[in-house]
Amino acid sequence: MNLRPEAVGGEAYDPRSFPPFAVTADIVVLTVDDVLSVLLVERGLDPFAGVLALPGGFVLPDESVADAARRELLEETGVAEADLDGVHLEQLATFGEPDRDPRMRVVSTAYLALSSAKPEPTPGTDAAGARWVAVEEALAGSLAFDHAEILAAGVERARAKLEYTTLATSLAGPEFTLGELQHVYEATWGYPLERANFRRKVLATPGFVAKTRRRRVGEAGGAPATVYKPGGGELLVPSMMRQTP
Amino acid sequence: MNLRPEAVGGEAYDPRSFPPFAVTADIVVLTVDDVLSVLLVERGLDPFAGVLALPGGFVLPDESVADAARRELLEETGVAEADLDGVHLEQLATFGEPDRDPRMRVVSTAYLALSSAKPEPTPGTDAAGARWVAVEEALAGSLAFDHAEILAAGVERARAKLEYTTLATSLAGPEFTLGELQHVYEATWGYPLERANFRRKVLATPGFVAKTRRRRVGEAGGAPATVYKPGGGELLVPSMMRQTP
DNA sequence: GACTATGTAGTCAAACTGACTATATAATAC
DNA sequence: GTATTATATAGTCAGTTTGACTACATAGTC
Repeated sequence: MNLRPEAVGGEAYDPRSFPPFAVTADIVVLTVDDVLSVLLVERGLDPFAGVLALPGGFVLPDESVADAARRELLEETGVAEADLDGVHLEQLATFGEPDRDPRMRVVSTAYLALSSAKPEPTPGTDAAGARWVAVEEALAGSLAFDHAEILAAGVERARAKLEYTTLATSLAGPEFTLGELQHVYEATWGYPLERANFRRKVLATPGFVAKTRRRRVGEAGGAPATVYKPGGGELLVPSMMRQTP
Repeated sequence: MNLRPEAVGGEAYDPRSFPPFAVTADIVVLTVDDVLSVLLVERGLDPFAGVLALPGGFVLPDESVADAARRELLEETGVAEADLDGVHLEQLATFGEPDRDPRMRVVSTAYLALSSAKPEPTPGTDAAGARWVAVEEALAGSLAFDHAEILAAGVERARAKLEYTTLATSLAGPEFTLGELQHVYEATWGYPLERANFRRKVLATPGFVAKTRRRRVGEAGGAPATVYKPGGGELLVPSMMRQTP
């Protein structure tokens, strides 16, 4: 048996004797409703029975880790396959402490998903115990395993990426008003932005948003807002500025 | 046997029946000598016998993935344990395509290391076949497995982080002159910077560098340069500006 | 008619950048 | 001891961007 680390680097080894790990994909699904929220599932069994956890599960023998994350997203959130286009999914980080799962050695690769929709987790699937929880609340309470740490990493990634990418449009939906886009920033970053400056910046940044011909009336009165859609660009240059307190 | 993905999310499962994976830690060790360079090892066995690969190896049953990366760094690069403080090590990404290793299912978590020293890989260890290769050259040739993709990700991460962090000081060494620091940027980004503007920016950014009392004479003449050390800060606000073509 | 959200169009000082120039200093190369 | 070189210091200057405002018209709901 050869467990020496240089085995893969070029040394001889017995392929049947590698240290076996379970590999899972966990997903931080974020959306902005009123506040920034995350999709959590309630665990049915020990350890952490009844405790909230991130959705996730085993990577299957013949699928990539990224495919496992996509599959979990479909199965546990009720996002229709057709809608998956509009959902941004990216790898976040891998968590591999030896004792992170008390039962066995599990390495988890976490993914970050940004969804504009907030679909009710579909009953009938295994996500029956799933629900949306405000991020602030989820981080204040306690989550199973090291999922609080994973969630914190996902939230920080999302906050950072709103600065220099157009990802806010993924959270705002296939179509949105500038007011809604601003709300995405305010809910994610946690502080208000100047309306006039925000509009000036967004409209002056090429590829951020594109105007449609439609307008939409709000719920609380006010003039009808122009409806925008994502402008096709990925990066924001220069970036949106974020306070760093 | 329960391989259904929701098993970890809260469903019943048989702990002995998870799909077994090998987990490895591969490291992109970068340094700036004359040009940006990466530490590669020559593989001894098939597949890819004689081909260059990133150093790396199995994660052991009782160590974290991060610890495995640190251990590989010590074993394969000859970085003394005492010097490890000055080496920046961060997780890069995880690569988990089912066919990335033809022999078996291997998930690899890649790490990025930035070193100021360029130690000769110590003979006697398994890193006898290790050597420094210019990044441009390494990416132009072919590497084992998906290591070209991993290397590209590491280089892009390093380039990006020089923009908004003080990490260039990790590449420049525990002590450095401003000329050396500028060379780190130029070698990493691949284009020359304006000397006067670079100095103005670096010296005006709080926490970037700190002056020492010493001066150092260069090799090709010129007045002795003031020796600087890292200034203690981590983030650069505002960032250094990078050309994007 | 009051209230509200949008759309448009500013102002203004402050900060920062990129692209330069100029000059003095102090070392090595020959 | 002169040429060459790298550093140190100190500018200029136009252009861009930001943050913090103000002002006012528009067109909806309550």
